[in-house]
Amino acid sequence: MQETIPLTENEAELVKRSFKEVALKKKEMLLFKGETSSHMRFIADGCLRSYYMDEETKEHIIQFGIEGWWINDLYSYLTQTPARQFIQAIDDSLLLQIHRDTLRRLYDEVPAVERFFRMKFETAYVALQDRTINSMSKTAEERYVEFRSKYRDIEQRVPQYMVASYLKITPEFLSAIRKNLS
Amino acid sequence: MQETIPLTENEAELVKRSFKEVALKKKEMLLFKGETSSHMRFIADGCLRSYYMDEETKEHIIQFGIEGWWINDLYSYLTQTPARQFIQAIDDSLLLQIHRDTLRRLYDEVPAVERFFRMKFETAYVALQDRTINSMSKTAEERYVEFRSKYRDIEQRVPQYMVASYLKITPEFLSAIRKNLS
DNA sequence: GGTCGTTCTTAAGATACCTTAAGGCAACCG
DNA sequence: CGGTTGCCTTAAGGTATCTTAAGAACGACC
Repeated sequence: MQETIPLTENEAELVKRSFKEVALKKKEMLLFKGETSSHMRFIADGCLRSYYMDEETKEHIIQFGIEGWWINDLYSYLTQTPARQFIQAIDDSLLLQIHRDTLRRLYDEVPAVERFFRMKFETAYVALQDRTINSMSKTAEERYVEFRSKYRDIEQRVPQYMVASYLKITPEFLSAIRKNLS
Repeated sequence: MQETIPLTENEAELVKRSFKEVALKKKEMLLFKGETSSHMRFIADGCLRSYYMDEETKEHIIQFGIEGWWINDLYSYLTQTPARQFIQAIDDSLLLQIHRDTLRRLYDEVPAVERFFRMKFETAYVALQDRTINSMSKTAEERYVEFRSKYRDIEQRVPQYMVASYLKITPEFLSAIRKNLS
């Protein structure tokens, strides 16, 4: 965080004490649909995914997250309504999380933190828009090629059917694309 | 803005003076691809659209905006790189815009403004995610029905081929869907 | 009041992607 | 060690949506 915004030593200490560690085993759930998300969560180590179910049957992956990313059901967190997403660890993972109320207090005590999160949301918005535009105007093959070049590290850590889900195609079709490419 | 965050009279005055009015005629362009966006823009009156071109030929509408909404190529604004989107008035419109540098100064002078924009981006993110999830997991017909119930006012103000573009389908197919529905 | 651009519709043929079903292979588990 | 489970592939047939091309409707302008 100090890389983005300047903090005094005091402030840095205050920020640090506001976050709590959470460890997760592979396949462990961090958030279930229906629960209300009360924490902003930073991934210190590991790999997770957030997804939702349509008609209670098929999974659609919204986001992967690895070290250095944030992951959450922001809709639930911001509106304090039951989550529509699930969040699950793909590998053993370590998170740093801060409670909503704590963060609110921190906004008042350390304005730089509010700036930090404003900027976080700005870039998150832009990244999401980028992904939206991309996935809507490109073919599945183009999306896969782009995913692969952008997130090679993730591709190697998650099963292929999850990549397919992230790209909004079936595993079968991704398999066909891969065959076609090589 | 005072509806969201409390401002002193002084602050309100300062904020008010920071915004400039811009009037646009129907079909007039507000932002061209390649220009760099330097303003946050609030729609006081009228109707606009932002869109991008793929392979320099087909238009894809990203967003409509009417009174009370904000509209911009945020990617360009935030990264200060050439816009990839166009913004155009659909009807005669009136905007209130604030320059990036002015807004930055305002963030320091009036912290409540920074809070306002943090919250703006939070809700913008959530709304965009909602749209993304929706448009990816629903059929064209479902998307149209939802658009219609959510934005009846917009549907009545823009030509049908723009609605089709927003829904990521061809005008021909939207026509077929409408026939099918009635 | 006619002509002209703009928008919407119709229909035939094409394509991207899905569904279902089956089999293979590697990893784990008793 | 053999069985089970999880993951990936292959292939046949199906569906949603697109492309192209043409014409109809409608308002705008001379």
